Amino acid sequence: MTAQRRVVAEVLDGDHVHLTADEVHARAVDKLPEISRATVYNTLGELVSLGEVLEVSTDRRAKRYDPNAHKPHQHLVCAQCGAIRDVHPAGNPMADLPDAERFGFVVSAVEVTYRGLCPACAGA
Amino acid sequence: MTAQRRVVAEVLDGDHVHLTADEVHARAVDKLPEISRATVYNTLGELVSLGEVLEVSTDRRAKRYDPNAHKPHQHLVCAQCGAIRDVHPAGNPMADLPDAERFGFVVSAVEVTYRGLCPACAGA
DNA sequence: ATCCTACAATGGACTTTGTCTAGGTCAAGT
DNA sequence: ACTTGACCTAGACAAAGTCCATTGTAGGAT
Repeated sequence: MTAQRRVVAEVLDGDHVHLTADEVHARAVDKLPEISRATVYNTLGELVSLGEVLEVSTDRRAKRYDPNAHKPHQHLVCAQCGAIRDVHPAGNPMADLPDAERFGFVVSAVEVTYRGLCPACAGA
Repeated sequence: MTAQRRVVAEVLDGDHVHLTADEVHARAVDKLPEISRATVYNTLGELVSLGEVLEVSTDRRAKRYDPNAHKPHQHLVCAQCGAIRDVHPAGNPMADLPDAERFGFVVSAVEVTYRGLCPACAGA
């Protein structure tokens, strides 16, 4: 545990936090000015490998990092501004995929992304 | 309808086709050597706008284009080799998101991605 | 206390994917 | 034949992420 890693972990803390790597870097720099982009990427990669943080790719833009890895949830994304909310749908989509539709794959996860417009973008 | 657009449409034909823009370009070049990358991108963009082709972003790598736009389906993705299969799960994930979990969003679409290992990668 | 070694961090170059722009070509209409 | 406009082309550009050689650092060995 180095100062750099601690800072990255601190930045990624809280609910409904979905920062891009660059945003994480910008905030980390505020706390530790000499931290480099590569270190932020490395540390985020390690956190993802450890299962402490989830990677979320909702569009072609930058990956986002979600510290809320321990409570299963899905995402609701604004098609216009990119805002993300964590949501907790009912049902179990995993159970909806019959064996006949698995084509021999070992299925280990399912991701559900709801797309639409957030209140601000829908109103405008 | 120009020669270039016809070639792109021809390349994107068939079931379980999920090519990247570059792959589309490579195959288009086989049929029409002078076709440019920009034209492929433009044409794919138009096909997506017309609703003839779906854009699929399963990872941080290139977008893939799915000509099977008229039958609703979801995707099963190999975490290792990136292979994609179309699947047709039961249930309606849209109905699983209660109003209380919509946070005022106007939700218009839902995407489900099953992740796992394909038979080849799981066996190895 | 000093040196060694392993690991981590740094900065910058590089790659990949996609977009943009300036110019060229071609067909249709006048 | 000239103009117009849509389409295409090549290449420059941009964003996001990765890689690599070098530098720094912390802990153990001497």
